[in-house]
Amino acid sequence: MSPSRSTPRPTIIDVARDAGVSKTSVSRYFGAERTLLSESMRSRIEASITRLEFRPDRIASSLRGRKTGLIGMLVADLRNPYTVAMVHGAELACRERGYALLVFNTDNDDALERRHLDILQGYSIEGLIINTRGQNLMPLQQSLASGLPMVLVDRHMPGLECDMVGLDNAHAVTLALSHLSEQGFQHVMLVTEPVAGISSREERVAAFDVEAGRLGLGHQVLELELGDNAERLDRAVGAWLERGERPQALLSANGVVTLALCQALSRLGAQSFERAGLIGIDELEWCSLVGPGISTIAQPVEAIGAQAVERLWTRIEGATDAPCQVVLEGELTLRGSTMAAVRS
Amino acid sequence: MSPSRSTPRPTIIDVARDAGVSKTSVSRYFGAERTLLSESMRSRIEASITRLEFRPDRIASSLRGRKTGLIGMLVADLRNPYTVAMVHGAELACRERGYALLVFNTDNDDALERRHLDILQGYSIEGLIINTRGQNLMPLQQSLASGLPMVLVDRHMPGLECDMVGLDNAHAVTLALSHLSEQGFQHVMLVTEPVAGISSREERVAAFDVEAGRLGLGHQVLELELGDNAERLDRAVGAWLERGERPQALLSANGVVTLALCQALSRLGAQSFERAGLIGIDELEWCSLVGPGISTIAQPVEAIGAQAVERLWTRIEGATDAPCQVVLEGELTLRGSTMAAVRS
DNA sequence: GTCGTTATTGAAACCGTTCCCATTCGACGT
DNA sequence: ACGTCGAATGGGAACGGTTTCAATAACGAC
Repeated sequence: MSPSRSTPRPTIIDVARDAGVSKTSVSRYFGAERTLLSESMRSRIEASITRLEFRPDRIASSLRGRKTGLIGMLVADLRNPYTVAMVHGAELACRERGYALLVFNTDNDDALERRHLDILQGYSIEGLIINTRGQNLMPLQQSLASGLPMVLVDRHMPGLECDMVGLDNAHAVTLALSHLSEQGFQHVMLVTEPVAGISSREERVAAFDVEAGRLGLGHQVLELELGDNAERLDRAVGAWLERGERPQALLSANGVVTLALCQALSRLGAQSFERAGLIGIDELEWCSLVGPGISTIAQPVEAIGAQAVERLWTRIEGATDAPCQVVLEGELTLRGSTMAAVRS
Repeated sequence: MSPSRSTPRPTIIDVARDAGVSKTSVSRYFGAERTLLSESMRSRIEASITRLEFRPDRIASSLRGRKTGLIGMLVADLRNPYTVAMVHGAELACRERGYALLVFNTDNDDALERRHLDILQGYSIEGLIINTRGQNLMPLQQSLASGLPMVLVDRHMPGLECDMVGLDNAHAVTLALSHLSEQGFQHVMLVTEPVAGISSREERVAAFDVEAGRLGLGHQVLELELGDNAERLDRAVGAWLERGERPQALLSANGVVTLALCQALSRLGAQSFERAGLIGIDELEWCSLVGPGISTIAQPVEAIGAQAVERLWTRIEGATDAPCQVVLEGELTLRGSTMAAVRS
């Protein structure tokens, strides 16, 4: 019935027998105690290992003492390019440190998040990277309390005191607004998904209000659920365009919004890109292709993922200092969508 | 030194003691033998489990007998949207079947692929999904021979006789070409990354030649490495445009090429999209935004990922029939870039 | 020649769970 | 009353490693 693997792969005991030594010595061949082994013993073991093609079973070895080498990652939306880039950065860093990434996608489903969390615990992960909405505070708090190293990405959650890695939101917004101001735009609108207590969105909105005020720009915030109700976005953006407070520009709070905005502008007519400037947080591969080219503030996404693993690693190694925040700066890329505002 | 988890999480023995039963019975509480337990026993165990917040250790349970519940996935390029969507589909299917996905990104590095393969073996994965260039045939053959269920995605590798899931390439190309023909295009060029023995690319090129011939279209193939030498692409596409064999259209062999082509056309001048039609295999979120909107043949990417897991699952369950090929059909989305070829 | 020390090595316990097998007990057939 | 059987339960080996601790060998020092 079962596929019956031809040769049940060799164990440490097979190697020991083949080399004529004890399994303890073979075990020592890997790991730190290796230095204890004599030269002759080491070479005999090595020979047997290559002859039998032995690979230690990480699962078995994790049972007693040694660690699993697994790091869990909980993301809300794998299809978001931001998420993907972060996962990629994290994976790279894991590779560097000898860990493997166990990625779970919650698809923004809170119940699923809880379930995934359970599963991850079941695999005895050594650390956890979290990038979700954070509606499941309690189980996370428990994990944290039980000593599981954790790091938040992009946003922090009140009540969950652990390391956090993310963008310097105030700096990013300031970068965008001062660029717009320099280019002569006088009225700006920030478009964001519902803030809903998500810290990174809060920070962007707050910085927007402060900085736009400081620069003397007319400003307002459009907060909108980006489900499949494209109509409402069209109406809102259309109305704002009609107000005719030129020169005007849109600031998109993240990549998902930028996509939605471009679609809306495109639906509102080909000349929409000439009626308003546009700059978005998050760099996307197609930004240079749409309209006059969309200016962006690129998040250092890969670095964020990598830093998350790095934070985790220091915790795993035993660091117990107070939770720290790693804040990385975005980078401005200029394109046609924010060029000098002749759009009068 | 170490973070010293406050309470070392409860084991099956703790539960047994708490409930006043044997650990065997607790073990039975999970798993198939559960039906053996009497009603009273079951409820007592359940009470203890919830009281102690016990979660079975999957790692330990995999050691003796039961499976790890891990499925490995080797992808060449995580940043490719095609890959991401596939991973997402696979992850969904895994969730359905109670598996967890261990994703490794090789970044098109063959040495890395070998290393990752080793690591995956170390975790005793129950199945392996492969989407890489396939330069590492030997280790893969060994894994397959040792009984590890495997499934290839997007392409097959000669010499590796296992299940495969992918696009119906001939159908996709036919769909694109007959659409172009209907719209009045008479000269077509297929742009592809180097074929290099990759089966899906071979099939697309072959189908292109056959079908374009059958439809009586002037046709040629441009095979180009898409590194950072954008110049060469610009020159090649530019030269083709200059030939002036109108009405003409480009067929992009996949999403990465589509992006490169759009960038090239954009560099060649804003009116390029009016001088040639364009249709690409792979649907991308920005296709409706660029130029007149790019027509595409969407691959059923999520379904491909899901089917891959499904194939694996039947193998894990013991199916031993001959390797099978699952071929899924693409879907045409019409946009401005291929609308009636007045481009004379 | 005896003793202490250090450098190697191995035996056995252990990690948390599953599985094989033995045991108990009541019901049932004769 | 006795043997048989099935259902329910528990005891202990096993899984493939790591780790603790004891044992042995080699080597100077006294």
